[in-house]
Amino acid sequence: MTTLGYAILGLLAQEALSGYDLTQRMKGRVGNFWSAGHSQIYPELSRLEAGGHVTHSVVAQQDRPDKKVYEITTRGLEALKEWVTEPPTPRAPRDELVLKAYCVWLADPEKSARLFREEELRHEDQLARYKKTRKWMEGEHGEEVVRPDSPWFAGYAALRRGIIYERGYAEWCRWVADSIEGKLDSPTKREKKKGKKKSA
Amino acid sequence: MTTLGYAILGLLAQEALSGYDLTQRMKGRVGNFWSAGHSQIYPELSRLEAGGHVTHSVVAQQDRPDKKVYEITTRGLEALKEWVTEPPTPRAPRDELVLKAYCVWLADPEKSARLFREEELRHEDQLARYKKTRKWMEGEHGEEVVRPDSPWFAGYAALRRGIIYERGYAEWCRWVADSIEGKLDSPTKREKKKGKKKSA
DNA sequence: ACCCGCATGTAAGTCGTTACATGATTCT
DNA sequence: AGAATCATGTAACGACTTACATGCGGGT
Repeated sequence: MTTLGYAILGLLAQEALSGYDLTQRMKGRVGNFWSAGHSQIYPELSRLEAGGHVTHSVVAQQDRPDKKVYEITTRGLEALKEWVTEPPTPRAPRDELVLKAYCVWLADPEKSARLFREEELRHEDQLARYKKTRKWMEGEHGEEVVRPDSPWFAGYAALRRGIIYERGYAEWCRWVADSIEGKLDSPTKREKKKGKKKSA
Repeated sequence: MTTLGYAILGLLAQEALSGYDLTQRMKGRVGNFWSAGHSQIYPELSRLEAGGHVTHSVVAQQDRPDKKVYEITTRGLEALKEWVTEPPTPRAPRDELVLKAYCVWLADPEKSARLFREEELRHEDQLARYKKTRKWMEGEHGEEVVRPDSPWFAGYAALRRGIIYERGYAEWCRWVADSIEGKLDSPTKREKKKGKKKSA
């Protein structure tokens, strides 16, 4: 089984969905840490069905095309439960911007400062969106959000990862941009002053 | 040109290296945000040479097999400089552990708490290693580290991203594990108490 | 008439991992 | 003699992206 397969099972464990629905989910909430296009999802659903992890039933609609609604099977649920607590194989995260940072000494300071400034904004925007969702979750589902056996807790936990990630990313971009623009104290200077610090 | 191509050019911009050397670099410092095996590197070097971005010369060694040492060309350096300040195409980060967190409501609390506890340690270990490197860099290359046109600054910047990333990751793992073990206040409780807070 | 959203698929191509394959030299 | 490090490649496979392909129904 592939990770994508478990991602799909994880969604179907909460509710029955069509391939199209799954594609939408992969662009939204879940897509923030695992995304996939429909061209990957449809074949994967076939494989999952062949393995007995899901079943589908055709649902007719009057004002829209028919759809295949997929449900998770007992076997699928068992496989998913086992997978959840197994340690993931550690994979080095790939980040193109960090790679660019690694080469930034070659570049024009103005252009590179602008780049990191823009990225800072992008991640602060995403952070703001996440925070809004968190507020909403805490308001609408305050009780479920703290119960580890609730799907709301799980979604809340994933959301918190997003918040921490984006906060850290924005902070780093800001530091890089500030450094290029010469707005920060050097570590050696800091040691001598021991005053209030601007950087993390 | 692929991102891997630029990663290689980025390394060659600092010093001439063989395919083998590049492979070692991709496991070490650079490998923390962009990794590749030798089976990817050798063909990519051929492509870079075909495109006129690098050249190689065979260097004979007495106590070891001969090697091909690659140098970046003017053309390669220009391409690299252009690439550095171009905004990267935003790609959703893929994280299997977050996906597992999203399904954690199905799992046995003891097992899942253990999983997140272990991951917390892994990331704290990595964080400690990064911090040690940072200390060393600040001590040995304190002057270069603050100059945006120095390769040391670039390496230092990449390192700082690693530190922020691992710190955030460990913090999140700790929060998830604590939550599963019921060690934390809920957001609703927090609102009523307004006392000292345990969570971020 | 045309575009958009719903709905489902296939095909081609790229990127990356794992495995296969070879050969020199040094250390134990 | 065998293992480890240095050194360079190819082949097979799997995962992911982008493009191709089709069809209905509703809105402008």
